[in-house]
Amino acid sequence: MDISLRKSSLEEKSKPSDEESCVKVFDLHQGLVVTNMERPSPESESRSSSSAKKEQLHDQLGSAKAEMDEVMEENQRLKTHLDRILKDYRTLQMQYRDVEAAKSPHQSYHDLTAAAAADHELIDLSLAMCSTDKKGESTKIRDDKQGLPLGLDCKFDLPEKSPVTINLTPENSVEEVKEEAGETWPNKGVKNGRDGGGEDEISLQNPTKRARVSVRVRCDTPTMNDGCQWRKYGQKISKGNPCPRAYYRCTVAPSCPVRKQVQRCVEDMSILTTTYEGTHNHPLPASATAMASTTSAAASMLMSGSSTSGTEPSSSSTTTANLHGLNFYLSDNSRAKPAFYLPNPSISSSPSYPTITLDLTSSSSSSSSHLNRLGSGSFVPRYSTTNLNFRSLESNPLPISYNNSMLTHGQQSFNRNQNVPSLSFGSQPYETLYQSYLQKTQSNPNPNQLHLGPDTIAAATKAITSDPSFQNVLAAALTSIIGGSGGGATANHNAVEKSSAFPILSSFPPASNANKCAPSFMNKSSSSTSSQQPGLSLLSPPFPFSSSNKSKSNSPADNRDHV
DNA sequence: CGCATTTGACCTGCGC
DNA sequence: GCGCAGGTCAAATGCG
Repeated sequence: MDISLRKSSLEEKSKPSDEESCVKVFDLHQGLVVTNMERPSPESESRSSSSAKKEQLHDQLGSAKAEMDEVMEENQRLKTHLDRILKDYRTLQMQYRDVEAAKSPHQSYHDLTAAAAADHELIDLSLAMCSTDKKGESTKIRDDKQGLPLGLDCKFDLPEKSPVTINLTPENSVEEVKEEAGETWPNKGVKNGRDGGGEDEISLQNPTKRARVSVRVRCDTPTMNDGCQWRKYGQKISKGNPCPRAYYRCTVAPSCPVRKQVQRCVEDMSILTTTYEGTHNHPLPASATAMASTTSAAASMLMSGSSTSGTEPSSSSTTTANLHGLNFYLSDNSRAKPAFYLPNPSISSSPSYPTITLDLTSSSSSSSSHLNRLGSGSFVPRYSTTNLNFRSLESNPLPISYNNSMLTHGQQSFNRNQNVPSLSFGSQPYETLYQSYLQKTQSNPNPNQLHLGPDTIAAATKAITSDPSFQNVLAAALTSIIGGSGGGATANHNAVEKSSAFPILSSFPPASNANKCAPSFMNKSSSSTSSQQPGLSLLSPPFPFSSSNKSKSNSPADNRDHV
């Protein structure tokens, strides 16, 4: 992994003082090749100075080689580690299935998951293998009924090749396929007689659950950058929130089904809630990719939660788990009305879809406040909703896909002035990782030369151990780097392409204007509307956030959500 | 003039 | 069956 990352570093180090005297070529696969191109000294160059130089070069070569070996060893270790993790995961998965089979001899695992999905049963994902977060305990509010401890979400299959495959119920499978095909998101039946598009018809015919991902961000600006281009097509005042809800549609591709809703939180106007739905059927800008990965992971968790196991119907339940610092909050109220907390009731007022909420606003307290409000009955969605609380240092959300985004955006520079949310990776908070990254990049001007230290790796390992999505992200990243040919642009490209293997659902809109809210990792480069990378082939949805508070308060420009 | 936003009307699903 | 609420459409409007 580090080979490509460090390559340039080595080149740098070994650069001879006399640039013209020697050219070194590093070949990742064949080792180090040095071509000495010493120019014949015209006259006065003494033999002694020449040999001294040679000696110096030899030393440099030696150290470089040693470092290279070190790096290769490290790569090997990482590979091994990843393999082990995957292996463990599969083992756990098998064990779980065995347990399930033992419990219900007449029901297959598949049947169980399908039944669970049908009943919207509560599932205790018990991702708490990782209990490094103290909040884990406190957040585990109630796990009434038959929460079924799954350990790791069994819904995720770890395919040999494609990073993410979700073991969906028949229902969801269809849905996924549909999404991949780029069909419209909702099938809520919003179909006006005037324009009955084929998409809608199809959607209506398959009224299946479609995951939505909500992101709460503290943002003072009207919109939040998520990397995509959006066009506002409607605005409406929703019940329970004086702030109008704005409806946006992805305009990157004419047929893109992805849509988003943006609305301010009534309780805290500084909080912007964006809900994404659908999957992009076109390549995404790098910045959107990062967001997409995050939402994908979140959606994956959600979908897994709603369709995974559980054998006995429970009227309602709420489960929380700690995912290495992430407060994973899953609740289900499909039938009964128990309370159900949603950060922004109004936004999630469309209970027709399973919704997962990424709370990037701030404070661990937010999580507790959320929990405290459970039971208040403020909102009762029909499908399960999941909250992920990311402690954030400030207003910039930064998704799960931290590593991925770093890798993906190799060449682009992080905005180091941005505050970074504190998503925790194991015991290592997000900031730590970010700092680590900054240190690396600062010490080395080439962002591609990212080198994760042992601590970081350990933290990442923990993270991926507890969530298949993380595994996928990391796997993709590792694969892209290890397998890549190295080299900035190429490596970067590879990383992005690999990430296309990411799932399902993710949506992130981009941020075009620097002053718009956007995850820090997205603030890399400028604001170009055309930051789209032609080579990218991601089927991930967007995650935009833009909001128009009041019907007319915002100028059109403000509402424009260019990438 | 073209494009994006605004905004009222319309459609659909759901609960009573 | 009716009313409510969410979501979408499309004509009108505004801006660059």
